[in-house]
Amino acid sequence: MSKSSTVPPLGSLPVLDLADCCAPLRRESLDAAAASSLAEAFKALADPVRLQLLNLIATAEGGQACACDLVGPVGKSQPTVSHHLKVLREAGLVRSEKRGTWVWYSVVPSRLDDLRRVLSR
Amino acid sequence: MSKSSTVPPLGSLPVLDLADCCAPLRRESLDAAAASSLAEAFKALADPVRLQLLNLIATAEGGQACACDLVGPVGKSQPTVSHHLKVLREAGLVRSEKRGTWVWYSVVPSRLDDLRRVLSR
DNA sequence: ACGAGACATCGACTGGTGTCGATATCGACT
DNA sequence: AGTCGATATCGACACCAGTCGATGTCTCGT
Repeated sequence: MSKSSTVPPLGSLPVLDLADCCAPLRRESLDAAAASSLAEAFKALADPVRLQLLNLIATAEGGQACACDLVGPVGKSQPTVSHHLKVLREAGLVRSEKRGTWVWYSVVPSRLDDLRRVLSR
Repeated sequence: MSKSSTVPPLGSLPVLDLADCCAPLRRESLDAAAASSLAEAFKALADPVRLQLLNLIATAEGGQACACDLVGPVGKSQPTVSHHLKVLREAGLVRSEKRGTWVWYSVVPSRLDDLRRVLSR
């Protein structure tokens, strides 16, 4: 089937690196550069619409959701939803996969795990 | 001793409630109200200066830091630092305790744990 | 090839937020 | 009382971010 063959290399994005800033906030010291990188990651979570989108994608059937099914539930316009999905994608929190006319989104669990680790002691 | 008697009821702040929105993002569904509440919490973490302040306080001797020792390291003006500390305090992430001329800040571990739990599956 | 639908991008507006200097408040010490 | 030092608040400014209508791009049917 053509479904799996139409997968573009959208999974390999130039995402901001958490490798140098994901040390636990309550143990390691944090310089300005690392703080900026971390803040960028948290900014992606600091919006109610993006949290709803992330939640909808994470709890969707099969762990992935079509963009067309995300516009209605959040009560925002299609361009606005598209914008927020872009922010989530550039933050490395979700992945997108184009299948014909539709684009399917799925969460990147390791990314959320990284942020979660920062909050631990 | 007067140290413990000078502790004002700063621990009981009208902080936004996480009780109704701290369900794991990847399991429970998230309505608009809960998403807004959660987003407010993450907004407090979405700034490099606040992350540095939080880190300085968390890793300070005895788990608490004097405000006077926080202005220098972050490279911002005193009003700016005071503003960010207020944001952290109103988000319930830190507690403040006035001792004479100085104000001492300490983290609220349970608060960070709540946010961490949201990121888990 | 053409039209329709899904999604992204653009341009513009607007509300929010980080920043700082000036100023106010509060406590300690003389 | 008066001064000094620490912190909070205020006012103003600049910049960023969320929002939407209009438009562009791409793909699938017909």
